[in-house]
Amino acid sequence: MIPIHKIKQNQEAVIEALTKKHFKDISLIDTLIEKDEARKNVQKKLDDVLFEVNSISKEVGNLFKQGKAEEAEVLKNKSSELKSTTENLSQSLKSIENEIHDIHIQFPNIPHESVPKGKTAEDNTTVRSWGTRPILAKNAVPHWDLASKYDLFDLDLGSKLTGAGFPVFKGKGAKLQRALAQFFLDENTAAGYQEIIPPLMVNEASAYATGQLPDKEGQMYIINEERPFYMIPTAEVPVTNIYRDKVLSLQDLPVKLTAFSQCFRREAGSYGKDVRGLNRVHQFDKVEIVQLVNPENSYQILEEMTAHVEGILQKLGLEYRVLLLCGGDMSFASAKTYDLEVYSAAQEKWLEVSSVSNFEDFQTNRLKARYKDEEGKTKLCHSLNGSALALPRIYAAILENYQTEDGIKIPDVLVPYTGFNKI
RNA sequence: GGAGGAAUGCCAGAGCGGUUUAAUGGAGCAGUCUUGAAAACUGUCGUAGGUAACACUACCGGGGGUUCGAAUCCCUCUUCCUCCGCCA
Repeated sequence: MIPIHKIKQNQEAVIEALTKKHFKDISLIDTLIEKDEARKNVQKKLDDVLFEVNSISKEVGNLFKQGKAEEAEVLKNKSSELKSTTENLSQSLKSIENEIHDIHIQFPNIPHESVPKGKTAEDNTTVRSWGTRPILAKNAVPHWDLASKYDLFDLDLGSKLTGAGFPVFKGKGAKLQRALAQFFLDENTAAGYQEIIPPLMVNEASAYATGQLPDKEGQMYIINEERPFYMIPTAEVPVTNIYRDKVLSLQDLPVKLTAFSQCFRREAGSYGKDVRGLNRVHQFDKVEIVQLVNPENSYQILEEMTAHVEGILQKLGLEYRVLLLCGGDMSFASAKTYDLEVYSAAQEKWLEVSSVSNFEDFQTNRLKARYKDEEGKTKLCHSLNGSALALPRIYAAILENYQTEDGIKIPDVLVPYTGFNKI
């Protein structure tokens, strides 16, 4: 959520920024500000009445001590009469706070000034690209065919065990998957990220704090016992929530965390050739990087994180491009996002393998992840995250781009992890 | 799964119905002293709402209740600890 004081202070700028994100109902900003004024009013009235109640109570205590029971009784009655007033006021306070919250939560984050205007993926700008396209043999095939040919993973088998979109990895195919995860984690920890193994299910509070709830519950699998648990759609959820309700000191920043986890996404409504093979599945592996930082340098860190992910892609020798997402294509919570796409040579298309975002204080405002600045004032951290990296599409790209007439070559950096250099 | 105990500020820890606007240590921060450090001493030291600044209000694991008044009493949920059972 955008902190309310920010909205109030820069109304016009906020309106302009939200327009860039194609937010439909700008008038909600006025409503929000009006309601907030009303909230203050009610709050003030309530506080005044409570002050009176407190004063009377103190006085009653004194009178009893002095043995003046009669006078005390009079005051007691007076205080009792105030009760309905406080009840009414706190009720209207509560309802107005709820209204404010319902409006507030609809605002997407304000895009950074460097974010281009635009509506769809067409309007994203390519910032840079790297690498060369492999020249494949005439009979080169997409990864799902390679998977059957070399028995690397099996989606039909997954359907039997669970349902569509739950791949079963086998043999060298499984080993390659594990090798990738291991390689990514090693790269990340070498860059100073602390490794976390998080729970794969989270509670409501966590899902809310990182923004999956209340709007995106359709994305998640929900385990419903007495209380709901949510299967994580990304390790970002548990990992970022580590710092929910925390106040850090300046020297704790930046906090750099990395986590490998399975991710579960319902992806309701997706179909067609975009979802073939590993392009889009319900359970997949991902290594995530998360940072909580001093707001002063969050944009510098966004660049660093992007460069870090690029470094990994370079080591794997995969051709990629970096896209700066336009206002219309970026996520609700992001202020600036780079997408990294690798070229999948047999499918002849770009596959998104990482998305690195600066959320500024949008997410930490919900999390209440804060730090003390030089003057000892408590302020919101900025949060960033990115995939480093999502496995399925990297896996697909490696199979496709490294296929040869007589097998699939394993990129050199992975050989220490796989123990073989060819499938 | 059963039986008990507990949850208080950054940490430790008192308070168990009315000068508690949460005692007292420790840590942290600022200062005095010192060549510097340590020790000692002095001050400061939660979060949020609110105000021009004060005032004021809320918060003692979460939610609800009793009362003029709740950290304190009651109900409920959660978490942790000890013991028993089961178990990779």
